[in-house]
Amino acid sequence: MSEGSLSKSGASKKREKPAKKPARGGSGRDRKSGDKRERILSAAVKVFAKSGFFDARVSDVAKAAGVADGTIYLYFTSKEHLLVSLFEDRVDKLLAFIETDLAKIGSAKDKLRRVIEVQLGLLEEERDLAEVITVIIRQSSKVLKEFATPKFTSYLDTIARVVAEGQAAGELRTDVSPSLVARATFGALDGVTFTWALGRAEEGALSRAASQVADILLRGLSPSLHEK
Amino acid sequence: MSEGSLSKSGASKKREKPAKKPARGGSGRDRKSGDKRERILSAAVKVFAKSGFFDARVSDVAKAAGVADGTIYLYFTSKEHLLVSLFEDRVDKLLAFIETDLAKIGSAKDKLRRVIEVQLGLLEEERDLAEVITVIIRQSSKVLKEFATPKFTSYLDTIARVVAEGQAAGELRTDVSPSLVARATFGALDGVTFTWALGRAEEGALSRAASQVADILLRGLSPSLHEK
Amino acid sequence: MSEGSLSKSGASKKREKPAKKPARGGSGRDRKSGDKRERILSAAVKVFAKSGFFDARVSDVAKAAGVADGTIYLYFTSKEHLLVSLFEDRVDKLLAFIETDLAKIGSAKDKLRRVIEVQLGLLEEERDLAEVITVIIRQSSKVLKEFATPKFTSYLDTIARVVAEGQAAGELRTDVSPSLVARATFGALDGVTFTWALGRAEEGALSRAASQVADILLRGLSPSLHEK
Amino acid sequence: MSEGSLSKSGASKKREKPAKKPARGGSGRDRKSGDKRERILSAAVKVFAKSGFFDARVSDVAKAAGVADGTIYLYFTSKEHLLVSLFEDRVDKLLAFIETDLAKIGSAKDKLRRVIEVQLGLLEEERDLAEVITVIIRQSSKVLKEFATPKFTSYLDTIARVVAEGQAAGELRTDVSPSLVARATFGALDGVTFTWALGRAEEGALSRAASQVADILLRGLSPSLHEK
DNA sequence: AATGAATGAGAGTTCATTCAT
DNA sequence: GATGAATGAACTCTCATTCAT
Repeated sequence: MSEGSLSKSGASKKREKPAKKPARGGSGRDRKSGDKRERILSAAVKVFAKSGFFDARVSDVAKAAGVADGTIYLYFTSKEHLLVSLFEDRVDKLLAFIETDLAKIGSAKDKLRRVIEVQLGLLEEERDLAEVITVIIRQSSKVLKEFATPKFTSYLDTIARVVAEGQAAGELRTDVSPSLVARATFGALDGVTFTWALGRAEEGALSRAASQVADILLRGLSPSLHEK
Repeated sequence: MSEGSLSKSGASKKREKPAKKPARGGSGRDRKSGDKRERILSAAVKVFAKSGFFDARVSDVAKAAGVADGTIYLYFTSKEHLLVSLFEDRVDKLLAFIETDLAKIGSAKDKLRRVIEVQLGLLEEERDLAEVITVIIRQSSKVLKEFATPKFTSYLDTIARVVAEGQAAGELRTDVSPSLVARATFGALDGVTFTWALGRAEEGALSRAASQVADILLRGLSPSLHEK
Repeated sequence: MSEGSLSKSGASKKREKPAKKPARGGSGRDRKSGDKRERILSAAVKVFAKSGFFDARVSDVAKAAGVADGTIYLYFTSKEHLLVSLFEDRVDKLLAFIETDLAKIGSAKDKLRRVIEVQLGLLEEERDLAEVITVIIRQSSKVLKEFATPKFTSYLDTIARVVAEGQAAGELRTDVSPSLVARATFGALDGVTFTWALGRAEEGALSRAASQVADILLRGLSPSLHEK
Repeated sequence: MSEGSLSKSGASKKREKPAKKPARGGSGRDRKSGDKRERILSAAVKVFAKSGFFDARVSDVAKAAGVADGTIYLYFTSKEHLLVSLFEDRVDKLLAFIETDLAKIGSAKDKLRRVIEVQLGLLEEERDLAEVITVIIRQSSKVLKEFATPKFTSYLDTIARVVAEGQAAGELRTDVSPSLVARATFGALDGVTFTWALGRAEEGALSRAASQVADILLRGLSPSLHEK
């Protein structure tokens, strides 16, 4: 699995207030390189994963990012907005990646297997992010209900659509609701990630899990013998 | 599904400080004075489900329970302990119920189906509790890691054991890890419950979902044709 | 001048949140006497007079009142509300006192003289309050515009009414606007109080000033000779 | 009333740090670059009048002046110094204007009338400045006590001197303290301006008020009949 | 001279918890 | 046991000021 990191990625799309984006010559990319926003987000993933959203103090994130407390508020309007932005920035990339990837694949079964591989594969590379996505995002009622749910719903819809296509093509059993399958599938992956992130988080465990989960799910979704 | 409510149940098992539970003779000029603890727990389920653990104020719980703020501290040592107790009181009952139930059932497949029916069935009856178990419990790092995880692990172990038995008996495919199956199963149920609790929570939806999830999972876990 | 203190007066009329009002037996009126609200208001007069509204910290008021910081928020919703309440509590009493007093007096000229004596006399007894009313109240735009101005306007109206009555009775010149006279009169008193409060605040200075100001004003408002 | 504007006037008298005031030859590719100081002061009058000294942010002033935040600190050492400078720049002009004007006038009565006309006339032309002088200047304890008071005192002294001269010349009654008359006079004008600035600020109202206030005051200060 | 991103001290406010009644 | 007023530690966020560019 080498889809590449979800963080430290290219240009940051949205920024609230500052137009900023300082010079950034070709020289020293090190000290004070300027990508404050990204540094803050990376720090936030670490700090939130460690302490949870509420127990994490904004000043902890600032310290981890190597900026002053107030600097965070130049890029994010509130602590909650920091969490939302984290989600936007990272989950959007995950979702975009998956959708692009699925377009290249023909069969619904292969698509489902790919969803499983990608979701688990990417999160295995970034354990802290996995914890943020599976645990932390549920901590702020506001973020969860107003922000995460819609985005999450659109992800579930993507999966449900694959299932429906597979049913139409005769690849998958038709006696189950695509939307329910999407929710159960996502939940299964989330459950596996969740216990992995909370536990010892063994190397390669998620990738190995991916193939077994896919095996079970695809057999479970295959048409019955006499349906064929 | 009529397993009975998870709340307002019999004796409270653990308590930290108070000797409490006053005389309760025939006298008691203040009837219903004894079930303060239960009233507080019920109120906490409601309030936590509505606001989340951190955004809920202890005084909100007190008001909902019809007791003074300080009274809560006669029964629980802290807000966090209130959450722990909730979990203990309600989840323990859920787990105990399931284990007892499973003992009456022969085949591993039937046991798995029963786990699914019970978990979804019970939570459907108490939406607030469902939200507490799927969402709120992840909000306190301390509760999650120190308390919920072990209990949760034992639940997963119960499921894993059923799977292992089924594999030994030739009922279930042997090329998947029982522990992984347990985690994915739980996750699938949690995912279904989670989206249900966050969404419109239609009447009967979880029960209907149970049978489909069971269908998929059991076919997915069935031995391959040439394995038989 | 012995109209009595404006502070430490009888029952507090309004209170926002707490029903409180503890026992208050006939015994020890000293330590922890319970009238927290009044103690906080008195402390606020002192602290605001000394430092100004913005430079005063809520914790300074708390310390001066001998209560915890948070206690202030049991009686007032915000620092600004504390200032508003001060104004309400003290200025209301001043205004009520003056209006009651005026009712007992016959001629408009005597009434005006009385307004001047009372306003300067009462404030002389409480220099800190004088400073709050002449200076501090202008410091919070919100308090000034939304709250003080209306109350202040009603005071000006009282004075203007006296002037109009005097004009109708032929006691006062009719070629000036009652409302303007009211504003100029109030301003003259405010100006005298203001410089007194900022300066050395000599004993008895305001009372002595009262008579001279009244002399000037009343001669200034007397009808011209051929008007009579 | 056409005494001329108090703002945008000639040379700035005091300045703390900067040598500033760059070359200003015929070249200057950045025309109007030199009046930054004045632009900042004008912006400050507007912003302070609108929000009050404390609620106004330095960055608001900067934005209104069309300069960067930091630029303000090239001309003023602090936010407080900005207020002081405003006062110095504007009030000094008012005082200088009045003193020059008074020199041309013979009788004390005419001088007093002129003071009233000028003070109200000038402020009517610049409502924001009126609000700054009547309200805002009282907001910073430091500015008020250390700076405004002395300057203010010298203004009061000017008026008191006129009164004393009038008393010596037999034009004005001698049974009142010149200093008290000065304070009451200023207060009356301040009170009228204050209510005007806070209220609807009708066109011409202050000028009309001036003549009535003068009428009252001068009759009030006239010698008694048998004093003559 | 001018900029404006960055700083970080400091304030108001909240709320879990205590304890005198 | 029950109460709820009181507590005060700890938090997020603001904004005057600085300084590298």
